Amino acid sequence: MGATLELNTQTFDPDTTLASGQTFRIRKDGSGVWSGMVGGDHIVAMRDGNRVLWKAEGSRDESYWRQYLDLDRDYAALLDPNDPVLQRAMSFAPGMRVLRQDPFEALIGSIISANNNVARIGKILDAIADACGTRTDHGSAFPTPAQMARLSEADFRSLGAGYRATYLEKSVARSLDTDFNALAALPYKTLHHELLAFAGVGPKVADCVALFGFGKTEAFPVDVWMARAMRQLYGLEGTPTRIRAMAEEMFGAAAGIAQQYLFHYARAHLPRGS
DNA sequence: ACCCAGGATTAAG
DNA sequence: CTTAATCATGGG
Repeated sequence: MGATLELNTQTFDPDTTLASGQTFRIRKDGSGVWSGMVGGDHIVAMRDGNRVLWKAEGSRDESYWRQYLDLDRDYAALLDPNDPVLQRAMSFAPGMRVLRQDPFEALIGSIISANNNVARIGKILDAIADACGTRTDHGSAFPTPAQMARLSEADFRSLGAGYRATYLEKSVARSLDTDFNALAALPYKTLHHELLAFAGVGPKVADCVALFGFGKTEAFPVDVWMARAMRQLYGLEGTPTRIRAMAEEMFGAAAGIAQQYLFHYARAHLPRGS
């Protein structure tokens, strides 16, 4: 089927969206063109001035990609216009979207992301897809739970997953018995609790899966960068759990959107050591 | 050689 | 409920 979306950098900026640590199998080549696999579909994103072209080949149609890029949500209307920190973070990355990805793919990617860097996360995910995913003309589709279940802990380890290989094997096995559509129907709090039952999924990873895989905008993943951002930009103190609770009161149902803009702003402006 | 990377798990206080 | 040690691997 496939689809082509003609957008602009105000509604979708690939350079900020695709480089902001939400997804790991889409990369920019030497000429500035983004390409990669999303599920079993191959996508290309090109920018010419303020015009953006999103081209997808595969089974997903235009309505799927509109949801994937979260195009029908007005971020400015959801976030406090009187919060100067938030407004600064938003104007720093206009057109950055919070992606709505496949739940299982987001789960696996988020498990691998723990104590890891973006480049290596993508490399491991590609290796897993090449090892058990369906081959296409442009790359390997991300595997289904059943396909991934054919790999052992030793396989995951040899593919570079390191100590996360144990988590992957257990969480894939649990995924075989999981109805992801049923999980999607749960409210955020309940979903977060259910996700913690997967191996390798702690509070932060559960929030990533809830936000990027299930579209729960109340989720507020707190990693080292978000702890840094909330401390230096808002003067907050305390543990990640405490910071997450305060963010819930500050940003409400749009916490996840705020988180993505603050995360991106912090990585670009705040020093790594503090 | 040392440190870090979108942390989670386990054991112990 | 809180804190420290440990967990592979590649790149700076």
